[in-house]
Amino acid sequence: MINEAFAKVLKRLRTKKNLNQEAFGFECEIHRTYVSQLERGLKSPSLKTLYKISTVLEISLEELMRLLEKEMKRVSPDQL
Amino acid sequence: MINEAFAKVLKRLRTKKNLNQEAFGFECEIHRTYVSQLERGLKSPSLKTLYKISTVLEISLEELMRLLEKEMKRVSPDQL
DNA sequence: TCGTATTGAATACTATAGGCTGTGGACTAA
DNA sequence: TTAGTCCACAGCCTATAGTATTCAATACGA
Repeated sequence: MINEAFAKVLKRLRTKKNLNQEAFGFECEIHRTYVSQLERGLKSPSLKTLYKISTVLEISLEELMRLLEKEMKRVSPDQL
Repeated sequence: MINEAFAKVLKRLRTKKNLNQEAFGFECEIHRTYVSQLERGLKSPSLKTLYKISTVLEISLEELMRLLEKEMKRVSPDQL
């Protein structure tokens, strides 16, 4: 579902920034173990957290959601 | 902050759909009083909830975030 | 082989998302 | 007035987001 797709997008964007989970968490002001949980699709971040993440990734929320929805379609390209 | 901006966008889009809070909440499978809290900027919805909401509004998450960020700029047009 | 960096994973905890019930106010119509 | 609709708001509850700590596994370089 949506958490799994977000997990993949987050991991891809984070590594592209050359930040490990701990450094990324520090920048976002979220705990490193929580970053790990997000990247394993275990948690569903709040809007506030999404905003912090998008800021550190230097990308808009709009763009982040675009990538997320693209990832979701890749997994289950239903309902056309 | 971001919750207040989301509140305004949500209320605008919901009323445009001619749904009251109770009917909208029913469609989204979220409680009517929680819709009220969202529209007053008191809570920060999770990604799962945002997804449900965008589905009922018949708009993509990307578009929803676009409107949200537009609303945020309207309130505080800083950092250009 | 040893040390260190990175992450997965489990557990327990705290903060907040989200649900449920009810009250009351503002508004409209009959 | 009275009834109906819509919503703000409060209180309390449960579910889950997010924190903190710890240990294990892996990879890599000295």
